[in-house]
Amino acid sequence: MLRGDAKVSEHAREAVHAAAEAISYVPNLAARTLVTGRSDSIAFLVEETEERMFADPFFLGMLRSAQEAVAVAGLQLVFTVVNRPEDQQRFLAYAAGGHVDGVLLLSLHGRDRLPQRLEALGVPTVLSGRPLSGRRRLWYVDADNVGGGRLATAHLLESGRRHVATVTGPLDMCAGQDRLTGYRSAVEALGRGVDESLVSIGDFTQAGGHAATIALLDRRPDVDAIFAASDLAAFGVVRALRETGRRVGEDVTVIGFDDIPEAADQEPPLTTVRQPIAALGTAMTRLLLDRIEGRADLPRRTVLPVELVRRQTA
Amino acid sequence: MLRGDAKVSEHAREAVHAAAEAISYVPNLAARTLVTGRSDSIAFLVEETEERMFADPFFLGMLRSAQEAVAVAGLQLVFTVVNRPEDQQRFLAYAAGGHVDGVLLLSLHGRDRLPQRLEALGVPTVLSGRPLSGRRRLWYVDADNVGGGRLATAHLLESGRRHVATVTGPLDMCAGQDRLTGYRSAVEALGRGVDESLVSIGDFTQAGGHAATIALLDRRPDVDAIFAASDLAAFGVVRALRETGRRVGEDVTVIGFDDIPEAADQEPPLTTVRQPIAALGTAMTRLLLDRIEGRADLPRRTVLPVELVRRQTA
DNA sequence: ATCGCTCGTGAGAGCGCTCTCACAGATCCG
DNA sequence: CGGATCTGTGAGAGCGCTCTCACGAGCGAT
Repeated sequence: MLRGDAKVSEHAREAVHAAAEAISYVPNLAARTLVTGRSDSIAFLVEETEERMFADPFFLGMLRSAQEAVAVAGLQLVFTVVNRPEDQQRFLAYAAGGHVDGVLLLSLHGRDRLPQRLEALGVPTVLSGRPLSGRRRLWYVDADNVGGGRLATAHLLESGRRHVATVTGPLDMCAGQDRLTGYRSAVEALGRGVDESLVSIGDFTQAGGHAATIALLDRRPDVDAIFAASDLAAFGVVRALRETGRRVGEDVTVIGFDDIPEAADQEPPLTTVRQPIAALGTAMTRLLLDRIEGRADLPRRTVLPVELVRRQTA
Repeated sequence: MLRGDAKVSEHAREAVHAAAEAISYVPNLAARTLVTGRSDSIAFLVEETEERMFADPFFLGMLRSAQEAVAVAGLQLVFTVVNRPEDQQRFLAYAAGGHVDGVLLLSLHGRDRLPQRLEALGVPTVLSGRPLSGRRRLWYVDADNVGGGRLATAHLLESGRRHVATVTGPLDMCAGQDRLTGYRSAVEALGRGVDESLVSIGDFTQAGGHAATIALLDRRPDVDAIFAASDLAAFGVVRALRETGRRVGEDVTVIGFDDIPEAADQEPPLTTVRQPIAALGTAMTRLLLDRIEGRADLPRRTVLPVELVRRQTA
């Protein structure tokens, strides 16, 4: 009744509140949860190592905006990073047991069926990034990765570069695949076929970008432009380029993806494809909240636009 | 009974598990919480703006280690950042209502009585950093801030610097005060009084460190060494020094505090006092978990040692 | 004055789990 | 072989809330 129903008279409500105050009464939320089925918490789940979660500003940006959006809705965020299968199992029990009302799932790999299992257990789930499998039945918000890859590659091509390579993300993630698809599409739009020796597999990390570039350069010393599938990878690309005596932005131009805050602080400042990280986090959270409210006519997919921000590396 | 009591026979347990599996039964955790009083969650609460929480690697490091430590104990972390009073109120209701078994509280300011209120409501709380008030009754883990401030200042003094200044942290936080105390103590150990024109108030941030240095230099153009109360502040100090035409590490030597990962990547690499961030987070979490278990003879205060890591700015 | 209506209030069931307690059956002792 | 002890099992209370339902008071209409 402390919930503040409409049906109680004014003075009764006040009396009760005063009394509650006096004995410093605090409602037991577990009891409430038991009957209402609502826990007023949602989970923010990242399927990565702690290392990557905390090294990549993308995840941090998503966490930040999700936390903010959840707070304005008056709920709390349960933050979990799962690496090992037993972590996933434990989380599943926690979520299925009703400790959270829904889950925000980041960085789904390969054919992991976690979202399907969560939904089957009645826990609404919203993904960050288009899933590789089950696209029809899952809910997600994503940036326009194909468009972004195309945008970056086209810019490189149009500026007169002849051997435009790409350092990809992990291919077991849709974002990695899509950005590569964008690259291919831009190259093919010129009527050429894609030269596979120009695509080098990375994993979104700086170290991965570095290694992929070294391998690429070994194979194709003549590359004069590189589209890196993430900013972090681009940092690794730049380092590799320097180490092999190339001038970044001159001998080889570079474009990254994400526009994390560090991109502008680089020397030289990184040209990159900006994806609206905060907007992505907010959109995911709002969608999940709406689903929890049971609102109808919600779109299963939301794709946010990206834009090229020109700085000095291309 | 699915909890796995000792008192049930082997085959009965198996039968039940098989049946549970068959109908995909999932225990309702809210019901369990209602009777046991345990929610298997603990809160990680930061009293800062989102901006600072996500800009300062110290907080991120604490979050990371707390998340890891909580996961190995099989619990979940509720991550909250509170700025406004209503956030605090909302969190209080959430915690007092039994949705968390304890709270890890970071960045307590001034005489905020949140920890006392939490404890009064029966929610065990462990602080990061010695509280300004109620030290006797609160539980906390902290780094040796006084010792660190002394270490840095003494090093500057011993290397022959004549006008050793300090850019402090916020003085409404114990860490800010303590590091300043360490500075004073090192200066006084030489038999001199502290020249107050050499202490400039900052706030642990880069912008604050920059502003404090500009003001300091304006007052005392002759400073030849600065102890900054945080690495982020030290970055601001370095920038201000450069902007005013001084050579860092030569005209003016600089020592920071924290040893965040970025410190080593600076140009030149920052000499700093390392505090064991991961160990701090782990110690807090373990202490809280032990308190929740009701273990006795736990120390109310834990102070971890710091060390000077010499790089190139001093 | 009587009837029917609305509005506010109080009682009580039920959410799904854990834990205690009592009992039935098995085991052991003298 | 009877009684005492032990082990495993089942029944039932109770955790603290929300929600429904029935009832009593107050009101306007007849």
